[in-house]
Amino acid sequence: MIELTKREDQIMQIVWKLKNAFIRDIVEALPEPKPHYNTVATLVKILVKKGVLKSELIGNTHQYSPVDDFDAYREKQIGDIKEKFFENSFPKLVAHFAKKEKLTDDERAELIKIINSK
Amino acid sequence: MIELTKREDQIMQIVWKLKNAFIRDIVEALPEPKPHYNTVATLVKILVKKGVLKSELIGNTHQYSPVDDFDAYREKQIGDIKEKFFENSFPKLVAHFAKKEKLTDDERAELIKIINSK
DNA sequence: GTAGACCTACTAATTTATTAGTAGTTTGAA
DNA sequence: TTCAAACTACTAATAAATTAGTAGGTCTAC
Repeated sequence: MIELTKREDQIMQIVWKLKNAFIRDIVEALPEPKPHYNTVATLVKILVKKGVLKSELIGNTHQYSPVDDFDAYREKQIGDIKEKFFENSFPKLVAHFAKKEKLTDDERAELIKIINSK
Repeated sequence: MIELTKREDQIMQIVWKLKNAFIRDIVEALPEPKPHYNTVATLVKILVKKGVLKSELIGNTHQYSPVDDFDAYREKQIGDIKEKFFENSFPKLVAHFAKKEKLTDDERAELIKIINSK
C-alpha cells in the first residue's frame, strides 16, 4: 500500500483540491514558512515516482495531477480512521459526529434522506 | 498541537486499545517484523516526554497508559479527515460511508435514531 | 549463589524525510 | 541582445525518525 509522509500528504491535499497544479501553485498554497521551490519540486518528483502524481508537459513546464485511481489512498485513510477510532463501526462514527456537530433540523432531515437512499 | 510520527501513532493505538501496557505488551501487539524491545522502550520514552503517555511503577517495571485528556489527539485526527476528504461537511462524510457500507434496515433505523437524538 | 530472562538508562548508528544549493535552459521584456 | 525570472535536472547537506547496542540492576528457578 502506498504510504505518504507528512509533507507528501500535504502536497497531495493541495493537488487534489486544485485538480492540477504547477510547482509554483503548490508553493503558493503551502502555509508559511513556504519551502524552497526546489524542495517542492523534489517532493513532487518523489510523488511521481511513487505513482500518485502524473505530469504533463505544458509549454515547457510540468503540470501535475493526481493519478486517477489514487482514490484508493483516500479510501484507506478514511477506513483507517473508522478502524482506529470507532472499532470499525460506522454507527459509532456517525454518533460521534452527530454529537459534535449540533445539527439543525434541516440537516437531520438531509442525513436521514442520505441514509435511506440505497 | 501534538504531532505523532507513524511509529508513535502505531504505539498509541495499541496502548489505547489495551488501556495500559508494559513495553513487552506493546512489542507483542506489534506486527512482524517486531522491533527490538529497546526500540519500543525508546519510543515510549519519547511519548512520555511528549505528554501523551504516563508511566506508573508496578513492582520494578513501568506500566504505561494514555494521559487522560489525550482524546484531543483523536479529535484532531477525526476532524482532519472530515476537512481533508469531505470539505468539512458531515453530510458528505455520512453519504460516503452510507454508500460504502451497504446498510441493513436495522442499521438504518439505528442511525436515524442516533441522528434524531439531540 | 549463579544462570537466564527481563528490565532499566544511556548512547549512538542507521535510515528516511526534508531542505535547498548549483548549474544550465528557456522565455519574455527592455 | 542581454537581463531577469522561472524552470529544469542533479546533487548533497541537514534534520528527524527509527533502530538497537552496551552496561548494569533485579528477580526467579535451579
